[in-house]
Amino acid sequence: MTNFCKPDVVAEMPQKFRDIMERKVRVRFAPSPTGALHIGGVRTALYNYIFARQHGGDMLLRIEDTDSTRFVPGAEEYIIEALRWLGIEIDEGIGVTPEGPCGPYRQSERREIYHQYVHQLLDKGKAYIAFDTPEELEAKRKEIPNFQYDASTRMQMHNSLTMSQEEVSARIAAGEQYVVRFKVEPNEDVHVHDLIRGEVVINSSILDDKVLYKSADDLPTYHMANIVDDHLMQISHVIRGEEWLPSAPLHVLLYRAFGWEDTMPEFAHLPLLLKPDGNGKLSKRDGDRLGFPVFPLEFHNQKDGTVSSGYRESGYFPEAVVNFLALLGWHGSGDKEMYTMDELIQDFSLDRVSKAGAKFDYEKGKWFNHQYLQLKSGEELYDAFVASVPAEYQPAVKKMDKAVVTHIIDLMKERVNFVPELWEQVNFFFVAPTEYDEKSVKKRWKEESPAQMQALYELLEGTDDWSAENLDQVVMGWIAEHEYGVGLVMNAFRITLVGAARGPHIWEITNVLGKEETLRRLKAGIEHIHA
RNA sequence: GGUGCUAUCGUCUAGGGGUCUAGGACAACGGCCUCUCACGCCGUAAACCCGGGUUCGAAUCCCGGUAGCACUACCA
Repeated sequence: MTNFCKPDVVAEMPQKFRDIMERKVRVRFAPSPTGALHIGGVRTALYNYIFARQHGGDMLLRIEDTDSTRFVPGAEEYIIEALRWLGIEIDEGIGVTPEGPCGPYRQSERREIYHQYVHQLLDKGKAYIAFDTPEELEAKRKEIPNFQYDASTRMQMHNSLTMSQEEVSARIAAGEQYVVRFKVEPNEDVHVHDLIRGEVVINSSILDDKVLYKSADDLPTYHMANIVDDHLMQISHVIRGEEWLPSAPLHVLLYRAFGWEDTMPEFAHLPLLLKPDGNGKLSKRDGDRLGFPVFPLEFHNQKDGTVSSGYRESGYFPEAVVNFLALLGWHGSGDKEMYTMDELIQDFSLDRVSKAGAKFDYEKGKWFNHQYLQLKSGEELYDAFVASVPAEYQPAVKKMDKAVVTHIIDLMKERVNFVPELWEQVNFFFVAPTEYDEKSVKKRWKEESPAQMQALYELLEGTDDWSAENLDQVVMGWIAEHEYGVGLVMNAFRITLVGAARGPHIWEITNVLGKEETLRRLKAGIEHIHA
């Protein structure tokens, strides 16, 4: 088997093998375990996955935990579970056993690897060691407006460029903390080819000498780790959020400094997910404020004690979330909106990804869930429905014949967006009304209603054929005979059975309730409803 | 402030010089259906940021402006 993780070996191979290998699509999703996975991150993962599948490539999961101070326990497990729930399969890396040939896939476990490359850059003179403390940097920023650590200022700072080698060695030997900075050569136009945006050019002078490595925790920063890992893991396409676009030129410079420009991955920067109202990036606060989840799964943050709601717990189907997210920033060539994962893999294309940010349209998300709900049978929905019923009513639901319950679900699912909304619509099938909706009563329960309902009671009591057809014939005949108003009678009847003027066709209700219960509710209604 | 990205109905978007009196979907509104509430169906309203070019012709190409967003950390 080919070892993708030994680029030097790859370089030695005959060209024809290299061509074959270079065609292998390998993408990665590389989240940071700093909390629940944001919905925008989920979309990034989804696009990566779809792209990988479409090209018969590999989808890797790498954990970017190079900031030891921001680590949140449980975040990694959360990410794995969320991706699994959504049907985003990982081929290599974290969450896969065995993880794969390019491991470890957790950056905090790759220290030795980074050491090697940090030294390589230092030896080549592409990076240097800096001792400036955070306080000193802070002071400099105050002193000089728009201070930037770069070619114009680095010679005024405490670093290996301004000190003798002896002093540098002495400071390190004394245990002084330092960072390694990338030495950006000024005044050079850096071109980044982006699959979504085309050519982006920026001048290297606006880039600062980015910190690549910090001795304090013996870890590289994102920029360094990202380039080294993508290279070693033979990543062919980097598909990530637009917030990375400004640092993409820096990444190109890093590939160049390492001498890896020939095998540099292709870049595709995805538009951001924006707040539904106002402006700005979608945040957890927006979800809390507007009442919708911003995370796939519920998350209990052990670090700050917060609980974040999730799509799964809110009653969303994973296929609805996938479909919804896929269309936020991407559109097929026609008017088609319902896409299964397989269809997305079939039709997806990076050049149909929008360039502009997309405001998060939560209402559309609900609609998608509604569509997927209609596609499922009462049978399929049964377990989820029972689980969504409040504990005190579960016995009543479980007592009922499953076939009847699934029939009720089939009957009522079309009027809700989520399974958890179902109970509110169907509870009267299981529990007799104890109170009667005031508005319905006011509108539909008239002076003559008690007498009519009493007569209806007697009529039904004497009817044995309880089929919908027969009841309809008998009751409608009786109404016609007495010249009652159909609406008046039927609505009053409905109120006694449901407790309000709502619900499915009345014979569907009597059918489920049966004669005995129907009569019981009718009688209770006559006694308790007062206009 | 600097740099970059972006710009079509309220929202997601189709559109890539003439087929655009700009299409679809969500939401809104109206109607139909009907014993009710929904669902569904039908319909209405609703947009090319502004200004210059290029061209016989621009939503589409170019330039400028404006606006929004992102980045500008020893965070990713």
